[in-house]
Amino acid sequence: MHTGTRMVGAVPSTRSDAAPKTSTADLIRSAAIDLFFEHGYEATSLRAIAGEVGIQVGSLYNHLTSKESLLYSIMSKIIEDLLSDLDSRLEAVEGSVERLREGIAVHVFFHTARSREVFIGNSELRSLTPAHRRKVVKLRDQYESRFIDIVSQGVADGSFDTADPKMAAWAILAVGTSTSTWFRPDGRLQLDDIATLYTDLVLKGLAARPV
Amino acid sequence: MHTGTRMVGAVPSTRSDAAPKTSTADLIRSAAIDLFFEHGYEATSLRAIAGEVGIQVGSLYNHLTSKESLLYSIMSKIIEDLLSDLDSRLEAVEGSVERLREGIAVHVFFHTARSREVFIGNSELRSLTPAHRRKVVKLRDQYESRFIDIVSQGVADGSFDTADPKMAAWAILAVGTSTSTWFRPDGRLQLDDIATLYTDLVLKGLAARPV
Amino acid sequence: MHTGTRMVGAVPSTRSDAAPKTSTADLIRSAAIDLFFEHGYEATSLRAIAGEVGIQVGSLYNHLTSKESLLYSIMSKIIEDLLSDLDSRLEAVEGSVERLREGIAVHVFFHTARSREVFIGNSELRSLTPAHRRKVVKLRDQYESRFIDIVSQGVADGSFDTADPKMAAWAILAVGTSTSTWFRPDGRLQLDDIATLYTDLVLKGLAARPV
Amino acid sequence: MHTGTRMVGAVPSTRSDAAPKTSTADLIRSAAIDLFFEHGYEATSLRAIAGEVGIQVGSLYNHLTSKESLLYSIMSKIIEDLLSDLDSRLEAVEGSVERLREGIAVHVFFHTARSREVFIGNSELRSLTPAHRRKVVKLRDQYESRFIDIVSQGVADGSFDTADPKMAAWAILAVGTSTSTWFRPDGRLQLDDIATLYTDLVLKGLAARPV
DNA sequence: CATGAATGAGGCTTCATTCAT
DNA sequence: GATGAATGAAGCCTCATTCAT
Repeated sequence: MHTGTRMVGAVPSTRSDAAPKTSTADLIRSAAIDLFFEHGYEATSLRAIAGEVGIQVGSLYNHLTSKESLLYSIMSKIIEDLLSDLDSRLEAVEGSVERLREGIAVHVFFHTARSREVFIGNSELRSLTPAHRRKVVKLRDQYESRFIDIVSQGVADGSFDTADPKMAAWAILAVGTSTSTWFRPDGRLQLDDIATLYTDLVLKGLAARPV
Repeated sequence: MHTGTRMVGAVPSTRSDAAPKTSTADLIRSAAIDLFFEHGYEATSLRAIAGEVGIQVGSLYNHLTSKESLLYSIMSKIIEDLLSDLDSRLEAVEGSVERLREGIAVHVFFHTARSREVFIGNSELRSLTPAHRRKVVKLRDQYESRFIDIVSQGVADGSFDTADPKMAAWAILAVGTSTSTWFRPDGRLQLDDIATLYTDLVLKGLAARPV
Repeated sequence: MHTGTRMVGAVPSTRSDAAPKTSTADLIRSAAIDLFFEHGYEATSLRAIAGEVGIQVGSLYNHLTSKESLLYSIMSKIIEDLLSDLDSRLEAVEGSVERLREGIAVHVFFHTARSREVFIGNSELRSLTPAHRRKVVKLRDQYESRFIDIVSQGVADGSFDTADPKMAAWAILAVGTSTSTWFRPDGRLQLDDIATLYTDLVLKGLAARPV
Repeated sequence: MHTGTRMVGAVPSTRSDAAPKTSTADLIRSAAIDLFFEHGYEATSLRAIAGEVGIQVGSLYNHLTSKESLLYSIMSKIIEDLLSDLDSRLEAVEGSVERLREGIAVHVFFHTARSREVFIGNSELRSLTPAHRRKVVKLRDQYESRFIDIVSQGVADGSFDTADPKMAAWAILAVGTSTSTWFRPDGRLQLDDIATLYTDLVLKGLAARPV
């Protein structure tokens, strides 16, 4: 069914590229993702990023405007990818149950395949410029609303049973999001296992009648 | 049923204390919690904390040994409170279903009543000294293991049905933990509503047979 | 008649103080005046100022808010002193000719006695914050208007003869101001000589009838 | 009488050229004059100049060897023009009074017609290389000496009456120089008015007998 | 206990300059 | 001639921490 990482579009696999030449800008971005993920945005110095890339600190400014703009570009990219991926995958699916199943699959896969970026996206909102924060929050709200809509629709058509679709959607998302916290590619669990397990858990939890 | 905040022991209600005299140390702690929550540990300066308390930066060192020690004290306290609260509440409860219901209630209530501290506890692990981090992680693992045990036990006695008790427990905790992200005391939902809704969702999701 | 430097109130004689203990703040101010005068505000680094004082760069910030605030404090102080000195000296003087003579004397003495600060005051307006610049310009305009008023009054009462009092006032001020550019305390000319020479030149230039 | 800007040789009217094609070098020079005038040499970055011209920073180095050389070229050019203009205008004039009148006219006209360059010439000496500074100072001294000579000659031949010709000359120059500070082409005063007014003021001030 | 001043390290950012393309 | 990227130094400022008073 779902084919793992392949689904998440052009996943810049962030380090293990055997690709011929990687642009400095990409190297910076990649290093930033790694370091922001590991130490947090505030605790990551441009010195560290430059060091990782192998250039001088000042040289970074040939590729970015400010430290914050680097963060923003990472955060907005991941949420945009997330949203567009979700939409393209939901396009062909009908039926509340199937749509929710598909949505959870996308959500979980994304949160494992690109866990570092997603983790940054979830924790560094505070460090954004007000204007940038507003944009990212808007995208995130759109993403959430997709799930709220699915659950609401399911309640309306009798597929689901829950008192509060919005909170139910948040719970669903939280389960998947938490994945980015503990998932390690080399762990015992595979992407498919995780998605399946969470999907079953959620669908059963919402089910109007025994599934 | 359970009456919310009352259960969470001595909740230092962090600002609206009618208490007679608050020690400087408590004021510092309280200010730190507010600021760490709002801007993050790294982005919070001792200057800001001192300013909030109304003293000079140097004076802080009459009450603490380092910025990190202040963070550690906040983080270890909250997880200790969480753990001891959970244990004291589970003492008298029997039956997997009832124990999980109780556990979720404690978890959710804690994550709303003391959401700021809990949020810090979940996001600032990276900023701790290795030694301190180890201690906090150990406590957190103990807390998690309580839930894993309950689920495992439930699977063993036929109450629950899930392929991976550990991941199921994580999912349960994630749902409650996410509360600390969006819960605002003045929102439309009450503590009881949230706990009930999440408990139902989870129990149904784990149920061995239709509930 | 005029008693040289003594008139300019508490002239912080900027370097050769035999005074017992000079506060760090005063040392900073003094060093800044010397360096701003010699190299200009933009070309003077805080490093240089700190070095002159004998402290670390960061320590400067125990005594000032920003580099610009240091400039502003110097600039506003000198223009305020200039203005208050002028006013207190003009208080007792009557008659356009005598008032102008007195004004020029104050102007010239100030521009020699405190030539470094005055020079800064005349050249670094651009480096001020808009708000600060506005304040300084306002004071400077007040100072200029004193001279314009005297000349205008003199024209009205028949003491002076000039087509444009405002431009004449500017010319008078320019003559005195230029002093701060070339005057060196060890030069061949004394304060009194300079003031006398310029006063005569100006009064004769403006005279309605032969003086 | 004299018709203003026409006299000051090839005044590169600095922006409103209807000229067909302006070389990049000229554009750079022109932008530098504008920016040095407005913000000062130290506060002007090559980046800003390049931006004004519409090229990249690196490209500047196809037209100049260093930032300082650009400043030097501007400063030496203006003082050379000033000096040669003065000399060519004085060539045909005889009589101390007439020579001084002519000198002041040239001085004032130059300081209004090319006020920006002249202002730079008067304020940025400090930013020059020692060698360059020496050259410019030498030219400036030559220029000043023209006026000192005229005044001295006038004192000798009984046309003027002043105790110190050097200081008198400085005063004369200061009056004209100050023009570059406040003159704006759209102001109420025309070039001729200014020159006439200042000339009268000065000549009367120096006059041996009532004029 | 609180203060104010000092430290030294390090933060982000800008700069003039160089050079391969 | 122009570009874009790199350098290395330096800019202002903030920080956690210490300590004499």
